[in-house]
Amino acid sequence: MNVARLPECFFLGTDVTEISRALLGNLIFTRIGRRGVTGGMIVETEAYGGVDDRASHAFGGRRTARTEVMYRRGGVAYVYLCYGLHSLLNIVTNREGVPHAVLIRAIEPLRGVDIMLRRRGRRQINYTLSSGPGVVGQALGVDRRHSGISVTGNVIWLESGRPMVSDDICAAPRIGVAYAGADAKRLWRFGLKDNPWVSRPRFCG
DNA sequence: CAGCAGATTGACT
DNA sequence: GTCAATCTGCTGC
Repeated sequence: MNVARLPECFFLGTDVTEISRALLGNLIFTRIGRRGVTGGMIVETEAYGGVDDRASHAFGGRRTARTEVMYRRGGVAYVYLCYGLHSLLNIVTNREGVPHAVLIRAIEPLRGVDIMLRRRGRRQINYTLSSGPGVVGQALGVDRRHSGISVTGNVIWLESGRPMVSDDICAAPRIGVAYAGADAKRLWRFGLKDNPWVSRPRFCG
């Protein structure tokens, strides 16, 4: 078998920015509903640093029904509703009790493209299919019901893709976190250089 | 309990 | 560039 699934230990590291970068170039898949497998290569992520990060839902140790799954052991999905309508998919990292997470912001579609087009209500394949955290959630078919499920199972899973090196990766401030003060300036948004599937605004011009 | 802002997107001016 | 869609959680009366 050629396919190497990313094991749970991949998500147990203590440096969420390192995992956020390491996820680039790897593949994420879902099998949701009876529609078949959908997914693609992760091309853009953001790291959220938990209790010390003003941009995180878990800043200061906040716990709510929504954010509770972020405190679980790494390797589960954290899916939440943004602006009342978009399901944003994150992968929880670190050990139990440390609410780190990586937001999946964009993928390059590779598998089940017809299914993803249907979920998105589109006919043409272009970056609007899966570029941006809200549309990634919609294209992959995830919603709040998937929050807390494993990302090493048969509903959501990851497989190893093309290995990336530092020169392949761009870092920039995270999107939509201006309220987070000094934490808004952290370069915790990561993307593959020159990849047409990263979300707008683009990296490096 | 009302008001408001938010890890966004797409339609429209 | 502006704005509405509308769930979650925080602030303040």
